[in-house]
Amino acid sequence: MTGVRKQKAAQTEAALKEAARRLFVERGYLNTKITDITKAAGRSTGSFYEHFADKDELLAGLLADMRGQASEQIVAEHPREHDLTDREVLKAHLGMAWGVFREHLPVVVALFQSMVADEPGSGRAWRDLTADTEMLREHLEWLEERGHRLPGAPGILAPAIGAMLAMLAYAVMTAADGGPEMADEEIVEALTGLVSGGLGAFGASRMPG
Amino acid sequence: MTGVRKQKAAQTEAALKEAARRLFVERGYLNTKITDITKAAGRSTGSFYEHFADKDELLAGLLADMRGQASEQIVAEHPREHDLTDREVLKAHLGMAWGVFREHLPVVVALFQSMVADEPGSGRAWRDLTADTEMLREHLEWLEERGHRLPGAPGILAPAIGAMLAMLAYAVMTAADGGPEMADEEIVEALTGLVSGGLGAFGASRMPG
DNA sequence: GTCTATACCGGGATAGAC
DNA sequence: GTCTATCCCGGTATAGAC
Repeated sequence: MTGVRKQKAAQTEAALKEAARRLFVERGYLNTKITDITKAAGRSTGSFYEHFADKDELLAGLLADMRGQASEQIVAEHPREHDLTDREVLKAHLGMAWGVFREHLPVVVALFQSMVADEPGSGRAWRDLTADTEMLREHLEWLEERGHRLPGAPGILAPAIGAMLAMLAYAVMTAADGGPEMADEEIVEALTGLVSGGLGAFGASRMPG
Repeated sequence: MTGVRKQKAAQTEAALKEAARRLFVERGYLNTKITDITKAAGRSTGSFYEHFADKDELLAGLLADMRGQASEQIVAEHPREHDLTDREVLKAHLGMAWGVFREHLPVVVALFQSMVADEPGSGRAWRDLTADTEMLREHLEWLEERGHRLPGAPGILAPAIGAMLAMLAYAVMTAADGGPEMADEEIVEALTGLVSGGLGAFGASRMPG
């Protein structure tokens, strides 16, 4: 039976992925060479190409793993009601996003680097950002339809909030030391306050004149 | 006199910088090779090294140019009062930052890519982010000392706002087309509303229970 | 200072034995 | 499927003529 072979192959693939995850956090996606990965995994260079066409495909694999893992828990926990003007609901959302970043840091780092390294002319940053915050945008639109007054168009607020979350998480989680001496909980709390105030309190006219 | 030589050299250096600026926006800093720059500038490869040790040094030069230009106008326009709870003051600040990003896009793109491409383990992202938002942090601390209640520590709010601004600007300004069909003014207005509400309205307890 | 030519090397990718 | 050995190219950086 070929089961043994398959198993061994699966082991190698897993080893490569595992090594990649580790290296992506330490050195980053861009600076990690394929040979670094194979070396760290204790395999040969040639073996890599039996499993992945290139580094991008490996990343895609990691991403798929993450989605498979994360989507379950998210769907399970995801509240049906989405009144983001409710401070606690908002905080739950932000906290969940932050937690996913934290848990899948290798993939997050890799994706972030890969996105930014792309040709600016490709417009990929904007595309990714809007795609990843689509759900948030819809929630905001829903609020608007219900008569809630937002400080701006959902089409810009959602990407803005997503940008803040992603960039800040990247910075905080890769801060070797000397980062914010602050627990994740505190950070999420602060962000919640910032966003919550902006989204919710807009009716209270602070307009001059 | 050697003035003629010097002048020619200065011309070459300027040409290289100018070409670099153009290419950085189109292809990005990382994807632009030294040979691309010299080619675009109509100079030879070897000539490059007469002016810069490497690509990093060229970027440092561009950055210096930008600072020299920007600091004047900023200092000139910078209001002495910094009550960021005043919506218009806040908007002026955000608008100014956005304008600098827009005007010096090549340098901004290059710095951003360079920052993100660094080894995550270096912690550079957090270091840069805190350094670039130091002034904002001080303003927030000043507010706090005066008894104003913020939604979180200035040490995290300032980087958070900076992260939002930087990442969003990068995404928006490199969005080939299909970006937000929105003028800069509208974007700044929306961001102002978002941040202003968060910073200012916190007293109004929206706490549950 | 600027050019042409080239040395040099890192690293992606493949060939072919096992 | 995995290995070793190698090809090969892009791109940095330098040498030396002008």
